[in-house]
Amino acid sequence: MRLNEKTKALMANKLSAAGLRVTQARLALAHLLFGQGDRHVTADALREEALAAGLKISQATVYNTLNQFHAAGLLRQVQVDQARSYFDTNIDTHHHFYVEDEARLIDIAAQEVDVTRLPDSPKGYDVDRVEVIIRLDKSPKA
Amino acid sequence: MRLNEKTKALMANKLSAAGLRVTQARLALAHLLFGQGDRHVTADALREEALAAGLKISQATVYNTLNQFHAAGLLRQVQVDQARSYFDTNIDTHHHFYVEDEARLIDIAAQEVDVTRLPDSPKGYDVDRVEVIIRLDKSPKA
DNA sequence: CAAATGTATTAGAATGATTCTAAAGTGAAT
DNA sequence: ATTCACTTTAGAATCATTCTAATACATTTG
Repeated sequence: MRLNEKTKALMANKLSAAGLRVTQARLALAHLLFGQGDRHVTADALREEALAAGLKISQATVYNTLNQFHAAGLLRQVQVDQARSYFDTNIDTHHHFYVEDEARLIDIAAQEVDVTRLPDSPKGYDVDRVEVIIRLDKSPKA
Repeated sequence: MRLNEKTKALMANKLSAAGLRVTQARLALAHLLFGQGDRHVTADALREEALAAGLKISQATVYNTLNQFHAAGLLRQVQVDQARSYFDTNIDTHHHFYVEDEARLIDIAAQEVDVTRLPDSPKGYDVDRVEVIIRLDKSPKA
Protein backbone atom coordinates (compact mmCIF):
# COMPACT_ATOMS: atom_id res chain seq x y z
CA MET A 1 0.00 0.00 0.00
CA ARG A 2 1.25 3.45 -0.92
CA LEU A 3 0.34 6.37 1.24
CA ASN A 4 1.16 9.62 -0.36
CA GLU A 5 3.01 11.94 1.97
CA LYS A 6 0.25 14.47 2.21
CA THR A 7 -2.42 11.99 3.29
CA LYS A 8 0.02 10.33 5.60
CA ALA A 9 0.76 13.60 7.36
CA LEU A 10 -2.95 14.35 7.64
CA MET A 11 -3.68 10.97 9.14
CA ALA A 12 -0.75 11.16 11.53
CA ASN A 13 -2.13 14.48 12.63
CA LYS A 14 -5.56 13.08 13.14
CA LEU A 15 -4.22 10.26 15.26
CA SER A 16 -2.06 12.51 17.41
CA ALA A 17 -4.89 14.95 17.87
CA ALA A 18 -7.01 12.08 19.11
CA GLY A 19 -4.30 11.10 21.58
CA LEU A 20 -3.34 7.94 19.73
CA ARG A 21 0.22 6.93 19.04
CA VAL A 22 1.05 6.99 15.35
CA THR A 23 1.82 3.44 14.27
CA GLN A 24 1.99 1.66 10.94
CA ALA A 25 -1.24 -0.22 11.47
CA ARG A 26 -3.19 2.82 12.58
CA LEU A 27 -1.86 4.95 9.76
CA ALA A 28 -2.77 2.38 7.18
CA LEU A 29 -6.27 1.77 8.53
CA ALA A 30 -6.86 5.50 8.97
CA HIS A 31 -5.90 5.92 5.34
CA LEU A 32 -8.44 3.32 4.26
CA LEU A 33 -11.12 4.69 6.55
CA PHE A 34 -10.70 8.41 6.22
CA GLY A 35 -9.06 8.80 2.84
CA GLN A 36 -12.17 8.42 0.73
CA GLY A 37 -15.17 10.30 2.06
CA ASP A 38 -17.84 8.98 4.41
CA ARG A 39 -17.92 5.25 4.82
CA HIS A 40 -19.65 2.49 6.74
CA VAL A 41 -17.46 -0.52 7.35
CA THR A 42 -17.64 -3.75 9.26
CA ALA A 43 -14.53 -5.15 10.89
CA ASP A 44 -14.44 -7.97 8.44
CA ALA A 45 -14.91 -5.79 5.38
CA LEU A 46 -12.10 -3.53 6.54
CA ARG A 47 -9.86 -6.52 7.07
CA GLU A 48 -10.45 -7.72 3.54
CA GLU A 49 -9.86 -4.30 2.15
CA ALA A 50 -6.60 -4.07 4.05
CA LEU A 51 -5.44 -7.45 2.78
CA ALA A 52 -6.47 -6.57 -0.76
CA ALA A 53 -4.37 -3.43 -0.43
CA GLY A 54 -1.39 -5.58 0.42
CA LEU A 55 -1.33 -4.82 4.13
CA LYS A 56 -0.22 -7.47 6.55
CA ILE A 57 -2.56 -6.94 9.46
CA SER A 58 -4.34 -9.27 11.84
CA GLN A 59 -8.03 -9.34 12.48
CA ALA A 60 -7.34 -8.60 16.15
CA THR A 61 -5.59 -5.40 15.17
CA VAL A 62 -8.48 -4.39 12.98
CA TYR A 63 -10.84 -4.85 15.91
CA ASN A 64 -8.52 -3.12 18.34
CA THR A 65 -8.04 -0.22 16.01
CA LEU A 66 -11.72 0.22 15.25
CA ASN A 67 -12.48 0.19 18.96
CA GLN A 68 -9.71 2.66 19.71
CA PHE A 69 -10.82 4.98 16.93
CA HIS A 70 -14.33 4.75 18.26
CA ALA A 71 -13.25 5.44 21.84
CA ALA A 72 -11.21 8.38 20.58
CA GLY A 73 -14.24 9.81 18.82
CA LEU A 74 -12.93 9.28 15.28
CA LEU A 75 -15.63 6.77 14.43
CA ARG A 76 -19.21 6.21 15.34
CA GLN A 77 -20.55 2.74 15.93
CA VAL A 78 -23.93 1.93 14.41
CA GLN A 79 -26.08 -0.98 15.54
CA VAL A 80 -28.75 -1.82 13.06
CA ASP A 81 -28.14 -5.48 12.58
CA GLN A 82 -27.72 -7.98 15.32
CA ALA A 83 -25.14 -9.89 13.34
CA ARG A 84 -22.42 -7.25 13.17
CA SER A 85 -21.31 -3.74 14.02
CA TYR A 86 -20.87 -0.97 11.53
CA PHE A 87 -18.36 1.82 11.98
CA ASP A 88 -19.26 5.14 10.44
CA THR A 89 -16.57 7.62 9.50
CA ASN A 90 -19.13 10.40 9.63
CA ILE A 91 -19.17 11.50 13.26
CA ASP A 92 -21.39 14.53 12.81
CA THR A 93 -24.99 14.28 13.97
CA HIS A 94 -26.86 12.48 11.25
CA HIS A 95 -29.18 9.56 10.61
CA HIS A 96 -29.41 6.41 8.50
CA PHE A 97 -31.34 4.46 5.98
CA TYR A 98 -30.73 0.77 6.43
CA VAL A 99 -31.38 -1.65 3.60
CA GLU A 100 -31.86 -4.87 5.47
CA ASP A 101 -31.73 -7.10 2.39
CA GLU A 102 -28.35 -5.75 1.42
CA ALA A 103 -27.00 -5.06 4.91
CA ARG A 104 -26.21 -1.58 3.67
CA LEU A 105 -26.27 1.77 5.47
CA ILE A 106 -26.89 5.11 3.79
CA ASP A 107 -26.28 8.41 5.55
CA ILE A 108 -29.03 10.96 6.02
CA ALA A 109 -27.85 14.47 6.81
CA ALA A 110 -29.19 15.86 10.06
CA GLN A 111 -31.07 18.62 8.27
CA GLU A 112 -33.02 16.10 6.19
CA VAL A 113 -34.93 14.97 9.26
CA ASP A 114 -36.96 17.06 11.67
CA VAL A 115 -37.64 15.58 15.05
CA THR A 116 -39.69 18.35 16.57
CA ARG A 117 -40.79 16.78 19.80
CA LEU A 118 -39.24 14.26 22.16
CA PRO A 119 -40.39 13.01 25.53
CA ASP A 120 -38.58 14.02 28.71
CA SER A 121 -35.90 11.58 29.74
CA PRO A 122 -36.59 9.46 32.78
CA LYS A 123 -35.40 11.15 35.97
CA GLY A 124 -31.70 10.62 36.53
CA TYR A 125 -30.85 10.12 32.86
CA ASP A 126 -29.64 12.45 30.13
CA VAL A 127 -29.92 12.13 26.39
CA ASP A 128 -26.67 10.97 24.89
CA ARG A 129 -27.86 10.77 21.30
CA VAL A 130 -31.01 10.57 19.23
CA GLU A 131 -30.83 8.10 16.39
CA VAL A 132 -33.31 7.87 13.56
CA ILE A 133 -33.11 4.70 11.49
CA ILE A 134 -35.27 4.31 8.43
CA ARG A 135 -35.46 0.67 7.46
CA LEU A 136 -35.96 0.11 3.78
CA ASP A 137 -37.37 -2.67 1.67
CA LYS A 138 -36.92 -3.19 -2.03
CA SER A 139 -39.95 -1.85 -3.84
CA PRO A 140 -42.13 -4.57 -5.33
CA LYS A 141 -41.58 -4.96 -9.07
CA ALA A 142 -44.32 -2.68 -10.47
CA MET B 1 -46.27 -23.53 35.73
CA ARG B 2 -50.02 -22.99 35.99
CA LEU B 3 -51.83 -21.33 33.19
CA ASN B 4 -55.31 -20.37 34.12
CA GLU B 5 -57.84 -21.49 31.57
CA LYS B 6 -58.80 -18.02 30.49
CA THR B 7 -55.26 -16.93 29.66
CA LYS B 8 -54.56 -20.26 28.05
CA ALA B 9 -57.53 -19.88 25.73
CA LEU B 10 -56.46 -16.34 24.88
CA MET B 11 -52.94 -17.42 24.06
CA ALA B 12 -54.10 -20.42 22.06
CA ASN B 13 -56.23 -18.03 20.09
CA LYS B 14 -53.39 -15.66 19.53
CA LEU B 15 -51.20 -18.48 18.23
CA SER B 16 -53.85 -19.88 15.91
CA ALA B 17 -54.66 -16.43 14.61
CA ALA B 18 -50.99 -16.02 13.78
CA GLY B 19 -51.00 -19.32 11.91
CA LEU B 20 -48.91 -21.14 14.50
CA ARG B 21 -49.76 -24.55 15.81
CA VAL B 22 -50.69 -24.52 19.47
CA THR B 23 -48.07 -26.48 21.37
CA GLN B 24 -47.04 -26.71 25.01
CA ALA B 25 -43.87 -24.75 24.55
CA ARG B 26 -45.50 -21.98 22.57
CA LEU B 27 -48.38 -21.68 25.00
CA ALA B 28 -46.08 -21.44 27.97
CA LEU B 29 -43.76 -18.87 26.37
CA ALA B 30 -46.72 -16.88 25.07
CA HIS B 31 -48.04 -16.80 28.61
CA LEU B 32 -44.76 -15.43 29.93
CA LEU B 33 -44.40 -12.96 27.09
CA PHE B 34 -47.93 -11.69 26.65
CA GLY B 35 -49.49 -12.29 30.04
CA GLN B 36 -48.06 -9.27 31.79
CA GLY B 37 -48.15 -6.09 29.75
CA ASP B 38 -45.46 -4.77 27.44
CA ARG B 39 -42.06 -6.36 27.84
CA HIS B 40 -38.57 -6.38 26.37
CA VAL B 41 -36.83 -9.72 26.69
CA THR B 42 -33.63 -11.30 25.52
CA ALA B 43 -33.59 -14.98 24.62
CA ASP B 44 -31.49 -15.76 27.64
CA ALA B 45 -33.64 -13.79 30.06
CA LEU B 46 -36.73 -15.56 28.78
CA ARG B 47 -35.05 -18.92 29.19
CA GLU B 48 -34.23 -18.17 32.80
CA GLU B 49 -37.71 -16.97 33.45
CA ALA B 50 -39.11 -20.13 31.97
CA LEU B 51 -36.85 -22.32 34.06
CA ALA B 52 -37.66 -20.31 37.18
CA ALA B 53 -41.33 -20.90 36.42
CA GLY B 54 -40.66 -24.63 36.40
CA LEU B 55 -40.83 -25.10 32.66
CA LYS B 56 -38.67 -27.69 31.03
CA ILE B 57 -37.64 -26.01 27.81
CA SER B 58 -34.44 -25.91 25.81
CA GLN B 59 -32.62 -22.78 24.76
CA ALA B 60 -33.04 -23.84 21.14
CA THR B 61 -36.80 -23.85 21.57
CA VAL B 62 -36.70 -20.41 23.15
CA TYR B 63 -34.80 -19.12 20.12
CA ASN B 64 -37.02 -20.94 17.67
CA THR B 65 -40.13 -19.68 19.35
CA LEU B 66 -38.97 -16.08 19.56
CA ASN B 67 -38.06 -16.18 15.89
CA GLN B 68 -41.38 -17.74 14.94
CA PHE B 69 -43.33 -15.21 17.00
CA HIS B 70 -41.34 -12.48 15.34
CA ALA B 71 -41.92 -13.88 11.87
CA ALA B 72 -45.61 -14.18 12.69
CA GLY B 73 -45.77 -10.55 13.74
CA LEU B 74 -46.40 -11.22 17.41
CA LEU B 75 -43.09 -9.71 18.48
CA ARG B 76 -40.86 -6.96 17.29
CA GLN B 77 -37.11 -7.37 17.30
CA VAL B 78 -35.10 -4.41 18.54
CA GLN B 79 -31.41 -3.97 17.76
CA VAL B 80 -29.79 -1.46 20.02
CA ASP B 81 -26.91 -3.46 21.34
CA GLN B 82 -24.55 -5.47 19.26
CA ALA B 83 -24.26 -8.12 21.94
CA ARG B 84 -27.84 -9.37 21.90
CA SER B 85 -31.32 -9.04 20.46
CA TYR B 86 -34.30 -7.74 22.34
CA PHE B 87 -37.83 -8.88 21.59
CA ASP B 88 -40.57 -6.38 22.26
CA THR B 89 -44.11 -7.52 22.95
CA ASN B 90 -45.38 -4.11 21.91
CA ILE B 91 -45.83 -4.36 18.16
CA ASP B 92 -47.57 -1.03 17.67
CA THR B 93 -45.58 1.80 16.17
CA HIS B 94 -43.51 3.27 18.96
CA HIS B 95 -39.97 4.21 19.91
CA HIS B 96 -37.39 3.53 22.59
CA PHE B 97 -35.13 4.94 25.18
CA TYR B 98 -32.08 2.77 25.62
CA VAL B 99 -30.02 2.92 28.79
CA GLU B 100 -26.70 1.59 27.62
CA ASP B 101 -25.19 1.18 31.08
CA GLU B 102 -28.05 -1.03 32.17
CA ALA B 103 -28.82 -2.67 28.83
CA ARG B 104 -32.40 -1.62 29.40
CA LEU B 105 -35.10 -0.55 26.93
CA ILE B 106 -38.00 1.75 27.75
CA ASP B 107 -40.95 2.23 25.42
CA ILE B 108 -41.89 5.63 24.08
CA ALA B 109 -45.42 5.90 22.72
CA ALA B 110 -45.60 7.00 19.09
CA GLN B 111 -47.43 10.20 20.01
CA GLU B 112 -44.61 11.29 22.31
CA VAL B 113 -42.35 11.84 19.32
CA ASP B 114 -42.95 14.02 16.30
CA VAL B 115 -40.89 13.29 13.25
CA THR B 116 -42.20 15.96 10.94
CA ARG B 117 -39.91 15.57 7.99
CA LEU B 118 -38.09 12.64 6.42
CA PRO B 119 -36.03 12.42 3.26
CA ASP B 120 -37.31 10.59 0.21
CA SER B 121 -36.24 6.98 0.07
CA PRO B 122 -33.66 6.04 -2.53
CA LYS B 123 -35.28 5.04 -5.80
CA GLY B 124 -36.41 1.44 -5.74
CA TYR B 125 -36.83 1.24 -1.99
CA ASP B 126 -39.78 1.74 0.34
CA VAL B 127 -39.88 2.64 3.99
CA ASP B 128 -40.50 -0.37 6.11
CA ARG B 129 -40.28 1.32 9.49
CA VAL B 130 -38.93 4.46 11.11
CA GLU B 131 -37.21 3.86 14.41
CA VAL B 132 -36.24 6.54 16.88
CA ILE B 133 -33.81 5.47 19.56
CA ILE B 134 -32.89 7.85 22.34
CA ARG B 135 -29.71 6.68 24.01
CA LEU B 136 -29.49 7.67 27.64
CA ASP B 137 -26.65 8.18 30.09
CA LYS B 138 -26.91 8.35 33.85
CA SER B 139 -26.96 11.98 34.90
CA PRO B 140 -23.77 13.10 36.62
CA LYS B 141 -24.19 13.25 40.40
CA ALA B 142 -25.12 16.94 40.79
C1' DC C 1 22.12 6.63 18.80
C1' DA C 2 21.63 2.49 21.94
C1' DA C 3 19.30 0.68 25.87
C1' DA C 4 15.15 0.86 28.50
C1' DT C 5 10.19 1.35 28.88
C1' DG C 6 5.73 1.08 27.73
C1' DT C 7 2.46 0.51 24.23
C1' DA C 8 1.02 -2.17 19.82
C1' DT C 9 0.48 -6.11 17.28
C1' DT C 10 -0.01 -10.87 16.69
C1' DA C 11 -1.71 -15.82 16.31
C1' DG C 12 -4.48 -18.50 18.29
C1' DA C 13 -7.54 -19.68 22.00
C1' DA C 14 -11.71 -18.32 24.40
C1' DT C 15 -16.31 -16.45 24.74
C1' DG C 16 -21.09 -15.75 24.00
C1' DA C 17 -25.08 -15.29 21.21
C1' DT C 18 -27.33 -17.62 17.84
C1' DT C 19 -28.19 -21.29 14.43
C1' DC C 20 -27.89 -25.98 12.79
C1' DT C 21 -28.38 -31.08 12.89
C1' DA C 22 -30.57 -35.16 13.09
C1' DA C 23 -33.03 -37.85 16.31
C1' DA C 24 -37.06 -38.38 19.29
C1' DG C 25 -41.68 -36.37 20.55
C1' DT C 26 -46.31 -34.44 19.75
C1' DG C 27 -50.52 -32.46 17.40
C1' DA C 28 -53.86 -33.01 13.84
C1' DA C 29 -56.12 -35.70 10.44
C1' DT C 30 -57.59 -39.88 9.06
C1' DA D 1 -54.95 -46.01 16.83
C1' DT D 2 -51.86 -44.80 12.61
C1' DT D 3 -49.84 -41.73 9.92
C1' DC D 4 -47.66 -37.53 8.62
C1' DA D 5 -45.97 -33.23 9.24
C1' DC D 6 -44.37 -30.16 12.32
C1' DT D 7 -41.86 -29.43 17.07
C1' DT D 8 -38.65 -29.94 20.39
C1' DT D 9 -34.30 -31.35 21.93
C1' DA D 10 -29.24 -31.86 23.22
C1' DG D 11 -25.33 -30.93 21.61
C1' DA D 12 -22.37 -29.53 17.92
C1' DA D 13 -21.34 -25.83 14.82
C1' DT D 14 -20.87 -21.02 13.47
C1' DC D 15 -19.69 -16.34 13.60
C1' DA D 16 -18.48 -11.95 15.45
C1' DT D 17 -15.84 -10.32 18.88
C1' DT D 18 -12.62 -10.33 22.86
C1' DC D 19 -8.81 -12.20 25.41
C1' DT D 20 -4.06 -13.97 26.27
C1' DA D 21 0.57 -13.83 26.62
C1' DA D 22 4.38 -13.57 23.56
C1' DT D 23 6.90 -10.70 20.21
C1' DA D 24 7.62 -6.20 17.86
C1' DC D 25 7.79 -1.39 17.68
C1' DA D 26 7.67 3.67 19.07
C1' DT D 27 9.35 6.81 22.25
C1' DT D 28 12.15 8.26 25.96
C1' DT D 29 16.39 8.32 28.40
C1' DG D 30 21.24 8.03 29.16
